[in-house]
Amino acid sequence: MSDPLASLPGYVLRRASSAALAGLNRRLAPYGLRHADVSLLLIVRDRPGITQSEAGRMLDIQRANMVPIVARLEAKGLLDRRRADGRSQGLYLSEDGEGQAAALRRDIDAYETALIARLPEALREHALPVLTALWQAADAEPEQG
Amino acid sequence: MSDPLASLPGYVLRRASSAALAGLNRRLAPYGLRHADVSLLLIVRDRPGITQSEAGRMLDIQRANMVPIVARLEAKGLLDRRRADGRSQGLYLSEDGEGQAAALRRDIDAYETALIARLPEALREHALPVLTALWQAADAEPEQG
DNA sequence: GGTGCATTGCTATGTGGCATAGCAGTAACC
DNA sequence: GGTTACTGCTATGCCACATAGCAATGCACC
Repeated sequence: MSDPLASLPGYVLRRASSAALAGLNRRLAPYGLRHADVSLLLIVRDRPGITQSEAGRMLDIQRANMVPIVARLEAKGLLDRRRADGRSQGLYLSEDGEGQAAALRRDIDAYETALIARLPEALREHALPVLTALWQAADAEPEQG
Repeated sequence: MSDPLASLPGYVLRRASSAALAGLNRRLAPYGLRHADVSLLLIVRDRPGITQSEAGRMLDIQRANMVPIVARLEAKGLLDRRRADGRSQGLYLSEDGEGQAAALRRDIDAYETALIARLPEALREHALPVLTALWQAADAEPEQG
C-alpha cells in the first residue's frame, strides 16, 4: 500500500474529493438532484433574486452549463424565474423549493459533520482552514509556467 | 462573497480539487498526457510488472476504463505489456517511459511544492495529514444512511 | 440620442472521467 | 473435472465541463 502518489497533496486532494462527492451523491439520490443542482438551490436560498449568470460565477459554472440546471430545477417546481430586466432573470425558490432546500441543508450539514467527525481529533479544527486555503492557493495559480 | 457553501468542507474540498486539477493539467499539457495517464505511469514506475487490474484497484479506476489509458500509453511508446499468465499482463515502462516518468515526477513535485508554499505558513504542515485523513474518512463511509 | 461594446440566456457540440452490463479466455479450488 | 472467480475487453450511457456562436438587451460615451 505504499502508494507513490500518496505523498502528492494534489493527488490525495483529488481522491478525497471524489470519495466525498460519492458519499454526498448517495445522500442526494433520494431527492433526485445532482450536487450541482443542490449548490444552486442553496445559493438562491441565500440570495433570492440572484441572476443566473451571477450564480454561475459564484459556483464557477459556465453560463452555458447553467441552462440545464436551472431548467431542471424549474421543471421540478423548486425554482421560479422572474424577469429582472430585458436580458436577465432573477431566481427565487418556490415554496416547495424552500422546503427542499432546508431539508437538503440539514442532510448535507449532517453528512459534513459526520465526515469531519471521522477525522483524528487533532486534525479536525484544521480541516476547513486547510481546504479553504488550498482552494485559494490553487485558484490564485501561476500565470507563468 | 459570503458564500453559504464556503462553510461546507465537502464543497470547499471539491472546489479546491478542481482548481488544483486544472493547474496540474496546464502543467501536463506539454506532455500530451492526461492526469489519469500520469498516475498510471507513476504507479508502474514504482511497481514494474504490476497488472492492469492491480493498478486499477490502486488508482480506483474501473477495469473497463483502464483499457484506453493503457492503450494510449502503449501507443505513445511509454509502456510495455508482457503476458504474465494467460489472462493478465504485466506493465513495464519503456526506456522512453522511464525518462518521461522521471521528468513528470519532477514537474509534478515542483507544482505541488509551489501549491503548498502558497498556503499560510501555519497551515502548511497540516495540509497533507488533513487531506490523507479526509480521503480515508470519506472512503470509510457510512454504509447506513 | 444614436452608436459601439459588453452582458445575458441560450443552442449546439465536443471531451474527459466514470459507471454498468456482458463476453471469452484463463486460473484456482474443491 | 466442474464450478467459481478473475482478467482484459467491447459497448454504452451519464455527468461535468469547455468553447463557439447567436439574438436580444442594456450601458457608456461622444
